[in-house]
Amino acid sequence: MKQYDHPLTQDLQLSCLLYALSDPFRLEVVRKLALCQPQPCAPLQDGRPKSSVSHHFSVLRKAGVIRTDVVGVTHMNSLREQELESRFPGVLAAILAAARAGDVPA
Amino acid sequence: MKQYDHPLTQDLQLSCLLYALSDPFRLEVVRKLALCQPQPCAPLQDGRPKSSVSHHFSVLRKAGVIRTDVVGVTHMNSLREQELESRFPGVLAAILAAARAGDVPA
DNA sequence: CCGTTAGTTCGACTATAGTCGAACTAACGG
DNA sequence: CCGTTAGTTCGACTATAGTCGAACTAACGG
Repeated sequence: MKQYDHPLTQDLQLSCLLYALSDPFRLEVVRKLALCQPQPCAPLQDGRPKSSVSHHFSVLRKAGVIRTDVVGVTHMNSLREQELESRFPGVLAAILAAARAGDVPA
Repeated sequence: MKQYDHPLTQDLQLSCLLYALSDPFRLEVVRKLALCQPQPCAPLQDGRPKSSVSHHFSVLRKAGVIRTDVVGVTHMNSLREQELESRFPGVLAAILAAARAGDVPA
């Protein structure tokens, strides 16, 4: 059961975090993850091909935004909220709040 | 005395803001601007050619991060702090705090 | 074992962003 | 007016990011 490498909290870069969150699709993934964790990739695909989705999860993983745990055949993703909070206090929380507020209510 | 167009506060996009701040040079400019406003472009150039610097200021301007006022021959830049705070509460403040903390002390 | 599920990796393509020199521009100073 | 200052615009280049189909992989279910 191969697992993923995740960068150490102390090695996270603010600019990489902001970059990872600056893509609307990734921001949306993060917003949805915040509502329900952990969650596999599949329900977050939003109609995109798996290879694209996989790429975006990889960006989020490398920026330290999410952790991915392999559980059987599914890959469970969760936000590294506490770690991000300790490294960049308030940043993720404020961005999540703004993302929620900017939500277009259907 | 031609002035610049600045996007309206209500039209600002979170992803554009994060994108604008995800470039290390631009983040540095914003960090320095926060310490001393308003400020012309020149002291923030950091050895780069003027055309590159101008490009980055333009990105920050279009994302709504800075306002540029033409005063005589210099262009005075300031952060749109209150507007960003009302649109995306806490976001810029948290990012600035993290940027300050991440400063490499010389 | 074999099929299925869930996701990754590869490779080719496209589009966009950043870089920088050169020419330009707008306002001031004398 | 003419030079200077401060920055913009243009254009060409390079590099990187995102997209997606195709082939692959790892674990489970029966």
